[in-house]
Amino acid sequence: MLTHNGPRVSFKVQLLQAREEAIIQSVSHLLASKGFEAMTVDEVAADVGIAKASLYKHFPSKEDLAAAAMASVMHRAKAYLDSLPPAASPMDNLRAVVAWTMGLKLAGEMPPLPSQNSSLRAALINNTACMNGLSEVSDKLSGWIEAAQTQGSLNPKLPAIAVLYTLYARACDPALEFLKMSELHSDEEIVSLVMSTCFEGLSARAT
Amino acid sequence: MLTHNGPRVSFKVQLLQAREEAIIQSVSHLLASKGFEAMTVDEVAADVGIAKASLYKHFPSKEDLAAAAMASVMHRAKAYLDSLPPAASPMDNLRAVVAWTMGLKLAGEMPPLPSQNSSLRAALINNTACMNGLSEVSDKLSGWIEAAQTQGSLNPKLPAIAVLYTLYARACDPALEFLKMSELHSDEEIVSLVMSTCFEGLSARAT
DNA sequence: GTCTATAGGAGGATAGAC
DNA sequence: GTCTATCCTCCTATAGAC
Repeated sequence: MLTHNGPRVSFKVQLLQAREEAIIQSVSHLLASKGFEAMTVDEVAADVGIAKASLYKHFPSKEDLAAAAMASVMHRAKAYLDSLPPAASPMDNLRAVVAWTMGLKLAGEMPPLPSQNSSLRAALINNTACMNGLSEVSDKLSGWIEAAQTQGSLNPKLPAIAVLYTLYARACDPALEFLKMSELHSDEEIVSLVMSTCFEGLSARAT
Repeated sequence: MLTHNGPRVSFKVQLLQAREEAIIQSVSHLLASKGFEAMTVDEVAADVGIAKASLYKHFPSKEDLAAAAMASVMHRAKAYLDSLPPAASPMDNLRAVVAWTMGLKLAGEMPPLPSQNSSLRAALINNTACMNGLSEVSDKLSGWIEAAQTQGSLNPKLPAIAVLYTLYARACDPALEFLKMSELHSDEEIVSLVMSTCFEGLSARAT
């Protein structure tokens, strides 16, 4: 596993970084489609096009492979948050990031969270890149949540932490998979539907 | 695996049925806490207190074990639906069943759905008890959904199938686990919070 | 760092006695 | 039907040559 050491990067190192990116991409897709336990290192190696032993030169274990994929998602999420216009309202930003994560999941690029206690959980918690990314994303989201609540666009009766967890949960909402499997709606329609149930709720609203 | 053949049941058969109930209960808890892939047949046998080979006399495979647990949940769900007062409004019934499934999940008795394509999916689909239970539950829920929409308590703009899937998704909502892990709220408060976000949504409502 | 080949072990399923 | 003991496949991880 390589780390970035300053601006000067040799051509050789760039090749290695590109390879690791390819590995992480394969891991992300396989994780999203099969889950951590069902994904095998042989599959990853075959998908990347290298030998399994070569994989273990880059990442010391299967758990580290998954952790790298999660860290990559966190990095992309942080970049997306930072790309949102500062002038936009907190509520618009929250809606934007939820829609973005749903699109990622529908595209098969969102690794599932380790809901159960497993060896993966420990690996994720011990991965500093993963945890730092999570902290940064959570901090930014929490700021928007509280701002949206004080300005009255987000239900102020809900604890901010509950709102944060609800937003995270939408990134791995099974409803997305159900609707995609039914093949009744396009990805855009699915995102729109789940956005509506998430923010407006199921109950009818007074017009 | 035993089937019920008429009203006359010998004492011996009752013992076997009780044992199978114990097996299913162990499987349900282990499934809920670890997931299908991470659960091992050795663990199930140890939890029930019998040898692994004995398990295979009751259920021919690990997939069948999980399918029996799912069928059991479906059966319990159907019984709960039938226990609801017929005079209650469709919307009240929908709220009640969602709260009931959340309580089940928080109690660690709700096996997770096989979101990814796996050997488990095929086993569940081939299990008639599981699929019949799912159909019955879905039919009853769909009826309430359409009734609630025509009477204006449920958002009529949402496709009924999307509402149905959303309700099912709440039974395995990761937000429940997140909130439980945070240990900031009691189980009742968690159910209340997620019920609110599910039906009322995150956005503030006009009072 | 990449490969082939293999060690090591976990776990699903079965044999055969009782 | 229950047990002990075992088979056998699959999978993570590593050894060692290039």
